[in-house]
Amino acid sequence: MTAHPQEDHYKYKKVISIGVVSELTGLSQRQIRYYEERKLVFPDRSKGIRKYSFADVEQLMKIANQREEGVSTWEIRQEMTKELRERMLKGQMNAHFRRRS
Amino acid sequence: MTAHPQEDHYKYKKVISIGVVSELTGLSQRQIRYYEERKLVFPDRSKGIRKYSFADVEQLMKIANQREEGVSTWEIRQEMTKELRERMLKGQMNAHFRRRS
DNA sequence: CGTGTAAGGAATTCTGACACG
DNA sequence: CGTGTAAGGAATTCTGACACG
Repeated sequence: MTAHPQEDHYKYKKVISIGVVSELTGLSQRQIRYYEERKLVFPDRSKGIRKYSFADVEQLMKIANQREEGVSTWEIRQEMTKELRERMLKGQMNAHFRRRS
Repeated sequence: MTAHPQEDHYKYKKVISIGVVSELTGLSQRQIRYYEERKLVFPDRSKGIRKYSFADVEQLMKIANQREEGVSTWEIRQEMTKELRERMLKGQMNAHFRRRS
């Protein structure tokens, strides 16, 4: 469908293993796995091996900043779901008012 | 320097291991390593482990197409260096004529 | 020339647990 | 709660070589 059938979106393609993610983010593998346990990141799996996207890496860096400020994983999670709700609501609005101004 | 200090260029960051590259391109690991031997791709190394970028993946897909058409690795290499020469020449021209129209 | 494969070793990743606090 | 670490195992990757052609 797109002009570049291949490009898709490099940012969202889950291809990076945890060792590289650790280097890119400065977080330990333990931390990265723990944040997954707390449902803050959602890597894909290939035979048990986690694969992350650049978007995941960005997300993890945001989490690292929040954590440094003392924000708990639970609070970060709340913030995430809240933002998700807002975005979904906005989507509903768009669907409703589209082409009706 | 950029607005998004992090984003840099996902396309050029060497973070993908050969197994994933193999899946993305449909090439065998053997083929991918051989094309490196023939100087058609240049992965980074981390403790001996090859790391590729999305740009490398694109390059490999182009190579795969050429190969299917019967183009030899040597010919592909010639084409690459030729294109490189042209791009460098263009760079020289730009440097020379910049702000002189 | 281009690619498959078996071989042995090194580096990576995984999970569940114990530790500290 | 959040993170470190040692433990044992599974999956990945690496190189050099032999094979075929």
